[in-house]
Amino acid sequence: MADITIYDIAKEAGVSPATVSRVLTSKARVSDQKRELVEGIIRKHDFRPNEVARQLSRSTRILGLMTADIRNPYYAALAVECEKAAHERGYTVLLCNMFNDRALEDAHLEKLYAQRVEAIIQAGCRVDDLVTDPAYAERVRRVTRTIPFISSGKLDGTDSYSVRINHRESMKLVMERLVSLGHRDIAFIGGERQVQSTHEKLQQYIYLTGTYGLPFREEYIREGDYAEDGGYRCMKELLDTGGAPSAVIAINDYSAIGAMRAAFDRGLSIPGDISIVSFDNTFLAEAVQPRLTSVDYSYAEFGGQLVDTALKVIEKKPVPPLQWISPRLIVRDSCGTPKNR
Amino acid sequence: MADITIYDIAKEAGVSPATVSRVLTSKARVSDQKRELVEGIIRKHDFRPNEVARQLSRSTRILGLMTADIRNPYYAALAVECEKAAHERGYTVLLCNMFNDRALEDAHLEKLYAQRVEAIIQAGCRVDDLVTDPAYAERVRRVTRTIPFISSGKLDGTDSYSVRINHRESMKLVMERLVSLGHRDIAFIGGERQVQSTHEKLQQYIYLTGTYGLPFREEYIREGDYAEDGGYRCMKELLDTGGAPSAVIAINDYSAIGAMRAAFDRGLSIPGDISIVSFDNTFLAEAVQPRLTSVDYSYAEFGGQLVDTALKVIEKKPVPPLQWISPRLIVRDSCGTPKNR
DNA sequence: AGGGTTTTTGAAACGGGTTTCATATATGAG
DNA sequence: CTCATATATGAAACCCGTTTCAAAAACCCT
Repeated sequence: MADITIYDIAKEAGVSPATVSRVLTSKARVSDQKRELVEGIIRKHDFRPNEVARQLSRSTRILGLMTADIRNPYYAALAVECEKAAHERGYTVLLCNMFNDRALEDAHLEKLYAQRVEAIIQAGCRVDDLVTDPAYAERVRRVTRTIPFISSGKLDGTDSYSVRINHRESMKLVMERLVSLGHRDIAFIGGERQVQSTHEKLQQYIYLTGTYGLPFREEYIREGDYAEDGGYRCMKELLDTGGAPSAVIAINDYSAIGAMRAAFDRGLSIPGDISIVSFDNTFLAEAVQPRLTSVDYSYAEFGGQLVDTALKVIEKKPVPPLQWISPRLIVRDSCGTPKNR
Repeated sequence: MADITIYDIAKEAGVSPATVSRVLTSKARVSDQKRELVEGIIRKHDFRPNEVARQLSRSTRILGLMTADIRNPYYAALAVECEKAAHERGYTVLLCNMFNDRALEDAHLEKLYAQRVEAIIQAGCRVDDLVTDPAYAERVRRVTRTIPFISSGKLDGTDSYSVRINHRESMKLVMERLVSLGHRDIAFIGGERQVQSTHEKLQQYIYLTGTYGLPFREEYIREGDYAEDGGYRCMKELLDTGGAPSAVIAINDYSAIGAMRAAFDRGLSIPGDISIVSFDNTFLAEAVQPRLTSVDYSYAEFGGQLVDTALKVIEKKPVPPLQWISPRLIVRDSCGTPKNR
């Protein structure tokens, strides 16, 4: 069990290490006789070739996956699907959490490079960092020149590929639904505005507010933090304004939960007094009471697409630089018709 | 940026590759003059030594972490803390999800071995698999003989180390609390009985029921699935029995949420009509309404302990084969005094 | 049987570092 | 100034596979 190498196997089989290697990789032809002989000895010793040594020759078959925080159910779901897709294709995923910390992100990036991962998949990024932070932009450009880089965001001016959620389409699904239920006073609880998902959803929210001829109210646009606290705070603020909305769109399930709590605190019922919709359709949407109507992105498709794209770029197959993931509205119990209609 | 090696650096500096290596590892002494020279050139080219090559010499500085499912907030929290602790000590964590699939677990185990991880940390395991599944037992024994193995469970008869949650103490904290509030009809919603956390908590539940002189009712012990559905189903069952409990202990926050939903469905209020306590204290406990009273295990301490133990075993320092993580009750809003008191 | 192909196989180079060992140089003591 | 000891450095071996290249063996055809 102690470290046994192909040299040991070769010696015992009376063949050269090259032949053992050929049996292991099963690419080149080896006579049936020797193949069986070698395979027998490999089985006998339960020999596993040292993956590190293989990685030093050929390639590493490792993908780096950078997410904001795996404790966030959205990233957990995505990471799992990426991992599954990669595993199916013989790849290992090296997971890195950035925790919204630029220095840590740098450290991880260096580590991934040093580890010679074949591609980096980055999920979650800010819309304007490439503009506001020149050092960051330079680093991203340098990395993307060296390693195939697949992002869930848009990284203009870099050699990267994007597989993006169609946030505009998502918002449209939600607004359509709410308007068709009769809502006209619809608020939006986003996250930081420089985060892409918030940025694009907000733009679309404003645009559609116009399209549907709904009243536009600046106070209906609130900035949360993608978490429960922010959702709670924003909802409180909304309820404190004169003319509280009849429906609230939350940037993700987690902040929707916060918003719900704020509503309950005021003795409001959902969806009786106020409707709530959210995005991401994590398990949280099913876990709370009432169950949340939420926009789903098919994490299996998303993760699969990210990994597929990575592998295509690695194999230098042609890939469109931008692909889209389509949203789907999952209707549950948190939306109803407005109260005073 | 393309692949540059220590040989390139050595040539440019007019020194031998060995000297460059010494500068990089900074263990052996190098004259200040050459050190600065080499460091300058390294910086100039932004050179990172190939980690794979290093791993082939020395050791890999990788820890394998096997969890059931990273989408479970409990494992996510633990994994993050392990990753932080490892990172601080210069180690990388390779995360594997077992998804309750023995074949997949095997595949991961082989991969980790092939990758020459220096230790394997296993979080979450079944109490009697070592007894009921001889093939599994043999495999675990083989692995533990080869690679330092640190488990959050108990693995008798193997060369492994355990850092364990004190489930009995946890249950005691919960029961103490409920009894002191005046509850006498207390039910327990566990998971599968062969899972260690359920097994030990259940034993303690029964024991303390006796100690406190509470009525013992077989129907008060329900088997859920650690998820929302199981909690929901079990709570329904409990409410359907004549003499529903006044308090329910759920094996984790997630199943507590299901139990809460079942109670709400029946028009019951929490904690007014029925009290609920759970274990794990994940973010879910804070996210729901009412907030859950839950037992916390300090994931930072837990993860740190697991990693510390792994590194000590790697360095062949003495380590107690069994260490305990102490629980702490976090009191929130889901428990009150019983209704008909 | 002879010559040309095709297949099988081994020797050796390679991937990119670390580490040992021996040599060269520097330092210190007497 | 010489000898002993400590320090700095390079050559080469090593880690453990993969892959190239060339030789050897097997096969096919006339």
